Amino acid sequence: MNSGNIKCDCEDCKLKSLFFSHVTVDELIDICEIKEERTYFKGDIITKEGDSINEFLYLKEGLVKLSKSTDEGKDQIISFSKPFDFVSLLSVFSSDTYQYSVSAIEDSHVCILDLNVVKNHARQNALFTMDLMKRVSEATDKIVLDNLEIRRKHLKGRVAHVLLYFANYIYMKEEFELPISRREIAEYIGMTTENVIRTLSEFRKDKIIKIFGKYIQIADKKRLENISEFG
Amino acid sequence: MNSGNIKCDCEDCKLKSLFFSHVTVDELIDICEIKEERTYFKGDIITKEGDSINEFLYLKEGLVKLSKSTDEGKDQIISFSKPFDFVSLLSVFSSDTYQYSVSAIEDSHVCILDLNVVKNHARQNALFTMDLMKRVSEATDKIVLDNLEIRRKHLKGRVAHVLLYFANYIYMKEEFELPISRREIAEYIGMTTENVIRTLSEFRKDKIIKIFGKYIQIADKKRLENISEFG
DNA sequence: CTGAATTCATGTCAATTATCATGATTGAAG
DNA sequence: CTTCAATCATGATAATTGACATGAATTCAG
Repeated sequence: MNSGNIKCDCEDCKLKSLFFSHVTVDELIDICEIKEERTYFKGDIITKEGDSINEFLYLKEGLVKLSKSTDEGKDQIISFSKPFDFVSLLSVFSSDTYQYSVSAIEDSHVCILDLNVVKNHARQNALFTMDLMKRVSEATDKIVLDNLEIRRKHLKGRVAHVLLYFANYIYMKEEFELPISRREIAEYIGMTTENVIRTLSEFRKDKIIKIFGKYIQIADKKRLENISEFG
Repeated sequence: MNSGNIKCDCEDCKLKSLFFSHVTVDELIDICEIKEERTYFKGDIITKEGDSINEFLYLKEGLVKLSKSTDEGKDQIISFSKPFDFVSLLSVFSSDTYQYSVSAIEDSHVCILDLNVVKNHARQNALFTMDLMKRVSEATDKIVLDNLEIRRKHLKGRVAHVLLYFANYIYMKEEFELPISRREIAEYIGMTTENVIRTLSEFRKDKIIKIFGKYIQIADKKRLENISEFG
């Protein structure tokens, strides 16, 4: 095997700097040789809660949701993640099995590394491990803070919060195609589907947003922000 | 300075195995030489959100709450922690400032290390860093899972959940002195103080618990568990 | 010890949200 | 293209929770 021949496009990966800034070229080649890239389509399950963890994965492109099923079969959505703020699962280093499910809510490209190989490098390269910890820490901080924010709002404020979340944080646009159903919004903010639909309709009647199916256009952002903060 | 003379009782610390299982004796001495131990009394603030982080701390004894203030000055309680599941703050490695406040809800002993010294060791000792990451990961997993559980319950179920939490997880007893006020229970489960009080009264009237001020005695655990799960 | 402040407690009423019912629309599978 | 299922939508009603009021009990500083 001639190292000059190794095809390893990780070197060009946009995420390289984040995850591998403290990894040597040799290590990078070692890790990348065994990497696998998979494409998941909207709706596909990427990892399932309860399954055993033996891969380390990160999102190269797309959008995913983290969720958990209750005993009665209902889902609770924990958070949404896009590339750069999704670092495998929070529990890769603390549990043998996935605590949550991850599914694609937009077509997504996922890069998959063997967990043992990553762990071996983590054991030998403290700076890499610290990078990893920092990323995991940031991701969980975000989840906890977002949850607190949602928790202190009422129905309307929560729905406004979700719309602004997608507008400001995911799409950086005032108009976008909602990647999730009304039911999923409900599962995320902890309200019923009917009330989410009703609230969106109200916003439409009040000319705060325009709705064409899943396509949303924010018409009066100031008011939406106001509702998110005080409503 | 004679190393034989260094008084370092970290060697006997119950938490040593958790945080320093992969630390050499020399490193341990280095870290412990600059350690400081502080006692906080019930109600004392240990760290305050917004303050800059320059210490690494862990709880040797006692009970603390993590909380965050809203703009209107109301508090939201994120979680409670006892020794072994409180590893400094979740954000020590991801942020310069504390995202949450930590305060003692029982008299507590806290061990304080210089963050830079700990970080230095983390940079050089990958196994230590992995231990740390595992601990942080476990702590945040617990917070997220607990929050999901509370979120899917109604008032009564939430109050029952809190009572069972203290009985099963904190005190391992069916009777205990509640370390927090009714208002704090409300801040934790996201309901109003009045409704927490009312619910406790109801439980008392239904002979599920006995109440003497802050002293709680669980009289019918089966029913309380039932309410926690389905109510 | 004492007055002030906070916590605990309970009742009433209003606001918020869930549940149920029903139908239109959309999307996927054969 | 058609059929079935899921999603979206709206209304009516019930259940849940919050807000306000008021007073007792407890805690705490001086």
